[in-house]
Amino acid sequence: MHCNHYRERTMTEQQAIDTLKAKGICPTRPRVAIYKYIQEHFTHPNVDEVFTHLSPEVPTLSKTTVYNTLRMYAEMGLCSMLTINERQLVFDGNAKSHAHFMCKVCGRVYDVPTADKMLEEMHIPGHRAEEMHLYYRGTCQSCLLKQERI
Amino acid sequence: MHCNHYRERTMTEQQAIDTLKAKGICPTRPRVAIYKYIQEHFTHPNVDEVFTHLSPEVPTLSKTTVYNTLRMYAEMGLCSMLTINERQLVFDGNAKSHAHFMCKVCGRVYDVPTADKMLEEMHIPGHRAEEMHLYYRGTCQSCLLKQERI
DNA sequence: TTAAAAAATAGAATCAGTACAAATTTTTAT
DNA sequence: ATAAAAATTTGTACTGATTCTATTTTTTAA
Repeated sequence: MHCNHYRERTMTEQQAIDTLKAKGICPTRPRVAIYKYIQEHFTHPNVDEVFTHLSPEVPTLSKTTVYNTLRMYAEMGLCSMLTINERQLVFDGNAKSHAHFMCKVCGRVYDVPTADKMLEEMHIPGHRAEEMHLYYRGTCQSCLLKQERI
Repeated sequence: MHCNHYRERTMTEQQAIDTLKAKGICPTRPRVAIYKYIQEHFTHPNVDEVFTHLSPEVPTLSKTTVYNTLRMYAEMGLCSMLTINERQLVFDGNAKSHAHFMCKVCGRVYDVPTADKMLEEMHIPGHRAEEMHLYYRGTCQSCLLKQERI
């Protein structure tokens, strides 16, 4: 599985607990595991991926908890919830607004560095915007290369 | 139902037929009706809305046809398919890339005028981007006013 | 330690979207 | 025109992501 390596990082159990506490979230076992997972894996996982990877470690985990927890994190600014994939929600441990690219061939979602300032400066006359998402779709470098080889 | 009035316009049957023909699409009854509908209604309808509104006029219409036709139009650049609403796809007769705002309270989707140039200039190093979507979510002017009154 | 509150769980229900085969319509060739 | 072929449409069945609900478990506070 491809990752955006430059953004990978490890996070200790304690760091996860501290962050949750700082936000007033009770750091239960499922919550800590889920938070740690999305901070360590920048593959833009969907609920199923998070659930499957954490099941061995948290055997009683349920998919509903993953849904509820990730949605809560997104609402509280601990992660972002993307609708770039028309079939399912995917999540990004980086809550800061940045652009994403989805490959229509392989389905992978990539982070795209953007000039945040440029985006933040846009505003919507009349309405109160609370979040912003910039999505690109197309064919990723890896799939482009595969096509050339054929 | 609120509309983006400034963008409303009527389209004759013949205009719809001509546009479809120009794209090499056989202008069947359902296709013409669907195309005409999305060109005349800038409410960012979902499949169900299109189906419901056209059913009286095209009694044999099926929802599958609406799905297939709108997806085809989106792929051929005759409309755009938005994933701004996490629950369902919505469509915009305006295929030109522009920003959208969704109100989390009432669910309405608004067009947002943007400097297209600014958006077009962004590019993704390595990948080949084919489409771009800029989404905002928050509370719309109309819902903000309602909240103030309470 | 016990009652109340909060969180998590399991499984059922929902619902948007798709697959598919049959039926219909349209086109083509004679 | 007419029959055959191709394209389109339709309805049903299905899939799979997400949500709902009732129950159980865990945590908290007295």
